[in-house]
Amino acid sequence: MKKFGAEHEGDKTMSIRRILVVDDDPDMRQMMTQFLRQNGTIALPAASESEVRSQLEGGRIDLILLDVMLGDENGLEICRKLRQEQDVPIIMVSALSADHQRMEGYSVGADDYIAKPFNPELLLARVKAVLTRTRRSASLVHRRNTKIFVFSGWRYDAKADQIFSPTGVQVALSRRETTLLQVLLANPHIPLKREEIAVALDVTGETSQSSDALGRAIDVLVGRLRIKIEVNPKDPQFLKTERGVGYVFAVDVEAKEA
Amino acid sequence: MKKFGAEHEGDKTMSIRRILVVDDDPDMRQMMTQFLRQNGTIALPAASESEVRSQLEGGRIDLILLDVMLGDENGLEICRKLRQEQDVPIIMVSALSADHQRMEGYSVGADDYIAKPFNPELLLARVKAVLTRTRRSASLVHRRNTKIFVFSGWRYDAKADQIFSPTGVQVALSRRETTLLQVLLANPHIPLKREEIAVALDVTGETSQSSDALGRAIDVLVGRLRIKIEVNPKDPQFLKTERGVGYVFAVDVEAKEA
DNA sequence: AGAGCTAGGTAACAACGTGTAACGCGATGC
DNA sequence: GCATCGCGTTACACGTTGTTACCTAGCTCT
Repeated sequence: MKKFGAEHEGDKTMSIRRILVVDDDPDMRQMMTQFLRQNGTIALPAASESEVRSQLEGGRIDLILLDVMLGDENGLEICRKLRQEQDVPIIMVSALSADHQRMEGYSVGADDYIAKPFNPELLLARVKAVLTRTRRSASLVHRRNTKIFVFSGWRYDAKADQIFSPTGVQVALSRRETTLLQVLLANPHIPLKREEIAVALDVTGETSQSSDALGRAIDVLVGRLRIKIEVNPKDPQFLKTERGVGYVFAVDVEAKEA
Repeated sequence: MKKFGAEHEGDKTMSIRRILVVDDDPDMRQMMTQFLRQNGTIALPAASESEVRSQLEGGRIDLILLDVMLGDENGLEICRKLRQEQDVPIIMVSALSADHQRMEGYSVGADDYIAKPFNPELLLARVKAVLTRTRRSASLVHRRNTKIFVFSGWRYDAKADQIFSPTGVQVALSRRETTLLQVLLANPHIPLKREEIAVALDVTGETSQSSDALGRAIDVLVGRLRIKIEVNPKDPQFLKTERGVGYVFAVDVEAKEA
């Protein structure tokens, strides 16, 4: 009788967003992703159209920050193509004010655009505005086309919600474990803070309201998942610890269709 | 270690599909709704545009099966209007092949159409196809619409997932109980068979594969929900038993916006 | 290098949630 | 009226999940 609802997909889950930062300048990417992550979102870097596409295949993306200048690729064109194929929210980023006119005239279909260099707060405001406006899939749980994830011999069928080991043995995961795995699979190589994971799983660490908050629930959960999917839980190969940060899924994940 | 996934709310809730069957012929409605329910969906009957609208107001609708001939109303026209207002997937049903041409020529915006009389399996295939194709817009509709259900003094906030008794006391429901309540609230006055409920909740009654199948899980669950929401569980006012059939939520449910 | 501190691993525990089995009762049918 | 069936209900067994406590690995500072 402790569970008082309000923990499926309240406004909390809303706040965890997966943003694809597309820029060919490494420094710029770094700066933007870091800033976005500090503000409670999951930011994924991409440098080219092909990277964008593989990210879109691989996991849920809530918003794309797309630079107009992408080396020899054309951001505007990419934007238009993406928009025709699926309706991911897109914010264009450009250094030239001339681009703005082109964007408005051209029907590239961006949700917003912002001039570089920009005030970080402004960026955040725009991002929030677009995300709020286009509040689509809120739950971090894939709602994408992706049906099957493959990593290092393992196979996770998101649709049937079944996971098989490299030897073909089905492994039983609890609900929490499954959700955790989904979060990890959606963010390979990206260190996730405990808090991020907690938000995604909608765990609030019970009495956690003030300072330190957030008990060891995540740690325990990670441990339990490790026991099930790691050959040697003591020396994890996939679900690695990022000391002082959180956890990373340190393996390439291939996302297939059904 | 018995639970082999494939039963998590995330995807399961997704799989509860609410289909609005619009036809002015009672027999036809009956036949279609019954068939759809037997196949794991929640089918709601409607005979006129006004009924369609009240259903759309009242709850999440994933798909509309709309007959072209609706007495003195024009199904095509209704389809076009609905499409302009919101993007609910619509499958048109017509008895006249001439209608097909009109549909194609006319931009009514239906997702598909099917000729009457039709093979039930074909109907199901079309329904599934459209639902799969428009998965995202379905969830969008869900979010946009109904947020709060009110019945007989009770108040259920679907978004926050909280339920309050007439005296304003919050009642804690377990996940299953919550899902059951959602199913019931979405189908007021409609007797639901155990099997339907089981499908919606994704309970398969464990070893239930052969003959009788489906244990008493639903009964027990109903009992537990009654204890929490009925004043006198022995003499239920909302969650009534339909002997030999299943259960009904025998109270008017008002669906409000947030 | 060693003391001390901190973060993370993990075992044990407790509180639930939830399906199953069993018993009993009231309704239905002959 | 008796047998049967459907349903309500309780007791129980098990899995899940958060919490606590204790321990160890790693880092820091001197």
